[in-house]
Parts: sequence; structure tokens; C-alpha cells
Amino acid sequence: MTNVRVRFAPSPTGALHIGGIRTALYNYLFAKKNKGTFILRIEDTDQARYVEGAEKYILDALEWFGLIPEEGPQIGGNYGPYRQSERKPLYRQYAEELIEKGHAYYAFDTPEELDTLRKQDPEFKYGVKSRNRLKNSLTLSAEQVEKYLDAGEHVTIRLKIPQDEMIEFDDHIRGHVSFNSNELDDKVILKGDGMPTYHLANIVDDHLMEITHVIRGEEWLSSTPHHVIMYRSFGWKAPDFAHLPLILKPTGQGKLSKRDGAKFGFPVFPLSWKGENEADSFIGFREDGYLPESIRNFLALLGWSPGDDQELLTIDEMISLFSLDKIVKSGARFDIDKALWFNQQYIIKADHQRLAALIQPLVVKEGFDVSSAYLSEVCRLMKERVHRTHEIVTSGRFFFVAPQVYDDVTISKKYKPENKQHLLNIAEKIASSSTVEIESTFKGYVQENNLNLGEFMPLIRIAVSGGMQGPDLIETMMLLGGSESSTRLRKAVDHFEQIVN
RNA sequence: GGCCCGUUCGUUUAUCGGUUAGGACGCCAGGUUUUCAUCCUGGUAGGAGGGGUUCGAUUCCCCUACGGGCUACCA
Repeated sequence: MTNVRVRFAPSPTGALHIGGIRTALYNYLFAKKNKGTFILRIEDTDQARYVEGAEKYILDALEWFGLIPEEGPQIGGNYGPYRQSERKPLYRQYAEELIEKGHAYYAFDTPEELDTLRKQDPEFKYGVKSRNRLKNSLTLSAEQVEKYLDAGEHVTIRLKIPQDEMIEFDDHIRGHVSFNSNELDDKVILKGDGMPTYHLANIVDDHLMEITHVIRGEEWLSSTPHHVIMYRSFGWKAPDFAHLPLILKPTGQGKLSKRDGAKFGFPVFPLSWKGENEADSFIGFREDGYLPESIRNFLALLGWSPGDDQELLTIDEMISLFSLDKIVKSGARFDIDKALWFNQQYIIKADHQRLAALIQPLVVKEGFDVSSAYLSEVCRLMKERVHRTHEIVTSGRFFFVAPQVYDDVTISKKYKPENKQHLLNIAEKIASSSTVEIESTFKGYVQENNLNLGEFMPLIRIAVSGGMQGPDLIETMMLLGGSESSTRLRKAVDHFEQIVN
């Protein structure tokens, strides 16, 4: 068996959204599974839509997820260059080869002329039925064509679709798919600006780069017969195809698009992207407190399942379990609740130091000054009660600053003035306790005085954190320290008195 | 409109003709936790509709409905 080579081929028109990441993921998993090669190719043939910085974004995003290409721009390889704009001369040569072979032709119709035709007839298609009455090298005399070409007239090269033929191919996910060639249009393969369209560049590069499996989104299924025809016209062996189901909006109405993030209130991009304006800027999963492995895991299962009930999968497990025929056919809706659950699971698994490092910038931004060791401890105590990393800071704010407001409803229910002295006594004892003694000091006092824990704990908790939620109280006080805990307790007692009086 | 693809709990998936249709998320209830969360237990909920084929269809075929993709000198 020949060496498996797959490619992820995004076009640098802006931030790469998670649908693209999932395509890259599946390509990566397939490559690793088969001890093959994962290649990155930048499809920048549309000069009008080219966006500065998009290629770097793609690289950064792939790196964040650990999907490192083995060949690609900035990486190198034996099949470069890996940017289509740098391969431009190649494509004209191949397009002309197709003309010589009678499988393509020059078309001199201008975009305006075609627009007019489409307006007159919404069904208009440049194909077997119409090409004989249009301005191209099939209808014009050889001299006329020469003249146009020499004069530098606007010209494109179109693929000549054969007539009355069933174009068939097998797709690893869809099975056998067939199209009637008469329904296909004569796609432009070389544009007026001399650049190839996706169709030509894609076929030429996949062939030259010896790509064995084309794993891409379902939006390409309809143009696959064109590609099949081109492979045949060149006399090349076509790669295997696998057309992935699309990731749909949460409502199921259409594929997930970049605007959906703002619309539904969650990220749809791996990393934040700063566009030219507000409307073109998006928050990323990374910046919104998600761990790459959790999104990777979530994405892997959006359209694929390992066949058993396992859901929490490491990248190595995914690789060993991966197979194209376990990819589902239908589109999957994006479910942020499930993503949040995955994230929580991975945060719980994550190292405290790692979490601390991730939230460090936010802590600084909030103006808190704590050691990284302290921050790690906060992460240890907080991590199983958050879904995104920044919630460690927002939900655990009391670890950085004394509470400003208290849960007065609970106070009025739990506080009895006769307990005031006990609380003050506890505060005093804790103040002089070393960190390790806090627990025994506290429990000792409670026992000696026969106090009801259910009455005191909530009050002390509120004193320390302001509210009724949070990690183990003793551990919280130990982290805060006896002195700070005591100060908070004393201050809170004054507030308690105000509430009941 | 045309062509292509699809359709199992609310969501995501398992099932490769015979199952009490399984798991996970969500939701609900209970337990653990003096709180919250984690964790554990239980519950809720599904084969789009109609025809075939078959002893037997979620599974195979057809039709309809619905959904999605494509229909650019964009990818």
C-alpha cells in the first residue's frame, strides 16, 4: 500500500472557524492512524479575498490544538511550494494541456455578459447546452481565437464537460454517488487574472503532492464530479474521497457561520481574531476560557464516534480508534452545553500550575497581586466548580479580595445575635492560629462549646466569601490565612448585626 | 427552481433483519458534601410519514415530507 498523504487546504480569507478545525482534525487523525503524512496547503488563489494575517492564524490555531502539519508553508517539504499563489505558472501549463487534449477551451465571454445572461434566464448554465452559442474557442474560428489571444482579450479557460455520461465515484462516507454530466456546468478553471480556480489548483496540487485521500467538507460534494472528470482528462488516478457532514447552527438551520458566535453567545473560532472592524472581530475559544484538548475532543465527536460508549478521548486514543467509515452522514448541530461539559471535565483533569498560568493575565488585569503558588492553590480549590478557566477568577473572587457584598437573605435566616460572641471568639482564635492549626482550632472551639455546625458554617462562609457557594470552608480559610480570615469574620459580624437590627 | 446528500430521545451518537432500541450532554429526582461544584444512583425522552421485501424491519427498496449542500472568473 502506498504511503497515505492527506492535506488540509484552507484559504486565507479570515479567521479559520471550528468547522475547518474539525476537517483538519479528521485529516490529522486519518494520517496518524495510517502512519501517513499530514500536509497543510494554503489555497490563496483568490486575490480579492486574501486577508493579511490569516495564514498565521491558521498555523497558530492548528498549533493550539496540537495538529502540527509535517509539510506546509513555513515548514517545508519535498512537494512545495505549499502556497498556491507561489505555484501560479504551473496551473496555466496544466490548463493548456487540457485544451490540447480537447478537454477544455478558451472562453471570451466577460463577467458582465454572463451576468446579463443569468438575469435573462435564471436557469442559465455555461455547459453542454449553451456553450455552442457563446463566445469561446469551440465556436470561434481558429484565426479568431488567435486574434483574441494575441490582442490580450479577456479570456478564461473552461473545463469541457462531456455529454450524456454518468459521472460516478465512491465516497468513503457517502458511498456511491453519481451525477448526469448534462447537469454539470463547464467550470472556469483558469480565471481572467491568470489565477486558477479552486478546481484546477486543487486537482493539480493534489496530484503533484501525491495526495491519497481527500477529506473535506460536504460543500465540495457537488463539484467532485468535475474533479473526477479532470483527473480522468489528465490521465491521473483520482484520490479517495471522503466528504464530511457539516457542522450546523444550534437551530439546525444551515451551516455554522462566523456570525453565529455573536448571535448565539459562544465562540465559533479557536482563537480571537481582530478584523478591520467590530463586526469582523471575534472571540476565540482560547480567550473564552476553553482548553484546546476539550474543544478537540468535542469536535472529534461532532460527526464521528469511536463505536463504543467512550467520550473522553485523548488524542492518541482518537488516533487508534479513528476510521472514515465511522463518520456520520448527517450534519451535526453545534451544542455549546456539551462543549462546556467537556471543558469542565478537562479543567478538572488539568494541572493546577497550568491553570494558574492560563488565568494569570486575567488576575493581573483585575489588579490582584498574588504569587503563582497561591494562584495554583486557588485553581486546585476552584477547578471542579467552573466550566471555563476565567470563572476561577470571577467565581473565586474572594480569594483575591474581601467580599464587598453579602448574601443578606441567608444572613437574616441564619444569624442569631446570641451567636455574636461565639463568632468573635472564633475570629480571635483563628487570628492567632498558624495555617495548619486553623482546622483544629476551629473544630476544637465548636466542640468545646457544643455549637451547631449547620448554624455557624454558613455564617462563616458568608463572612469569608460573601456568598453560599465555594470550596471547603476550612481549606478556603487555610489558603486565605488565619489573619485574613479573622479580619473578614470580624467585619462581617458588624454587618450581621446591622441586618438583624 | 434544478442537481446532489441526508433523516434514531431536546442535542450528539450506538445498533451492520430478531435488542426491554444502548451511552453521553441537558433536564428532573434522590444520595454524598454543614454550601456550591464534583461524584454516585434513578428517572424523563427517540426510529418523520406512507407503501413494499421478509416469518420478522430502526436496519433493505420505493414514494412523500422535512432538513442540508451546491447552483460565481469564492473557496
